[in-house]
Amino acid sequence: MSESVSEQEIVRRQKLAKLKELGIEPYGEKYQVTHCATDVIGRFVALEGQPLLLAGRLMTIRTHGKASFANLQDESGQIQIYLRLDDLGEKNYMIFELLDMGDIIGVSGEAFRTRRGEVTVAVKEFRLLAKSLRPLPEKWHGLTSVDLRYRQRYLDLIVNPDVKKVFILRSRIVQEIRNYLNGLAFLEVETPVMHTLTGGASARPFITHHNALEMQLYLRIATELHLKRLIVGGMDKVYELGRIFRNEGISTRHNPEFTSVEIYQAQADYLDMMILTEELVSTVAQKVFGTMKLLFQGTEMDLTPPWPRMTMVAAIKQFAGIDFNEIITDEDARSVAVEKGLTIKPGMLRGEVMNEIFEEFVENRLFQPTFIVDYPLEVSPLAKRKTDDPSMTYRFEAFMACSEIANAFTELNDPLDQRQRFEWQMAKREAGDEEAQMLDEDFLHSLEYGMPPTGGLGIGIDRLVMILTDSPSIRDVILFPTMRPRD
RNA sequence: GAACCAUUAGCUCAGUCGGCAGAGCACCUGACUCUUAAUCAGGGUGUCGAUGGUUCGAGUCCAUCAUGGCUCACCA
Repeated sequence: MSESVSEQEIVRRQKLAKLKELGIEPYGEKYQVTHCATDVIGRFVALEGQPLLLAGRLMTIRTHGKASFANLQDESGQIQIYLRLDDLGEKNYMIFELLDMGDIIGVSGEAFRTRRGEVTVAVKEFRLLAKSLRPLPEKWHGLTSVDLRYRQRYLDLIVNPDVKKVFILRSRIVQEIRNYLNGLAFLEVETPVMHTLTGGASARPFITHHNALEMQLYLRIATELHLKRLIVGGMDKVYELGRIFRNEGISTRHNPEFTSVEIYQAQADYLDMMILTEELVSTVAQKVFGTMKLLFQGTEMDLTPPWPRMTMVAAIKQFAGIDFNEIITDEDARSVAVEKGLTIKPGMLRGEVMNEIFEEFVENRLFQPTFIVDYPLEVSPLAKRKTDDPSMTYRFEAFMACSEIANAFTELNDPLDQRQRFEWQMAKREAGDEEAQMLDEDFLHSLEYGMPPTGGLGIGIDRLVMILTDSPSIRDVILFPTMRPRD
């Protein structure tokens, strides 16, 4: 933010000084409001002629000599106010003339209808609650600079009313997710954000340092391993809704810190998690939007359960024309991928290649809610192997609007198998894969006491909110997205 | 991390072939007691993102850098 003061800011500071000279406190005490703007408009018939107290920000001012109209904006919306010299007296009217757009005032008066029919508050008294020293963005176009909108979200919220709607919806979506899970007797818990090692997902972490312990700490990239420890401890239905951090690029679908909800249920499997996913998402949509059919970027999406299920192998066969039932070796898999034009790292395993092909050719075809089930072992280090095919796992991901919104599996509860999977991950780490997971000895230790059969599910809240609110960028659903600081 | 686009007044944006820095809103001065993008009469308030270069002369052309957007890569 620049230190320089524009001419307009100088004028406002002069007005501030003048108000003080007149004995006006420019940053007043709280104003005891009785109504909000939309209240007065919506209940005009009942409220006409009643004393009303409102407070808000002056958004427009239209002076006509000895009378003025202005628009007052509070949290509910805007209402027109009308101030006359005859009603206010000369001194107060002069004080009003020292106000600017953006100032926050409290008004008391009565509602009436203008000749043009607009519900308006005829102000008898007003009080300055906060003087605004900077001009607001322009009133027709508002604030459109995407950069400034994110950096100065408060301005965005003041002048672009639709922005607030999205964040109200976000809040309600999160609230309904909690309601739904609490209703099923899931217990909301909080686990550490700072980890001594990273796991539960494949991602590079943020690193920080604890002075007293003189140790390196990582910001969590997932909540999974702690929640499963709770399952070991006998907390049979738990969830955590919170922020996780991944040290990766920024895009319209990625922010370095984002919100996930992870849900774990003992004596459940991935099939139960599938039902939970479709019921949760469709119920939330029904409660928040009153429908399970939503538009996303112009196309209708039907969230009504049950959602279609398709194995990854079948999906690849359908959309990429490759039949992985006939591809046995890693080498064959790699050459098929190369034929399809993919760049494949040397030494990639069959399952990893399969996942690459899926992401390249299938993901962007999954607009309607769809479950893709049975993921290869190689890309699922925490999921249980299928008994009839140990190269695959009991895992699914849910897709909506061509975006992955949920990832779930029957949790691997065999400590020996889990140790081996970690060892594979560590080998990948040593081979230079910074996203590979670290061996979590303490987690293995807990598994060795015995973890019941468990279903686990993770949902990306930001992605889900994006899709449900028809927002094209993740930054539209994060109040303060990560930005490089400006000098 | 790579390509492309953008950066000019408080905000939204024009700026032609390289020749005095522009508009609307906002702001300032004045008029106006039912306006609502109020109106009317005046007033331009600027480090043209930064630094170099080419040129008699650069907002404009070139190079580098910065920031943002977008597409891709990575990922969720």
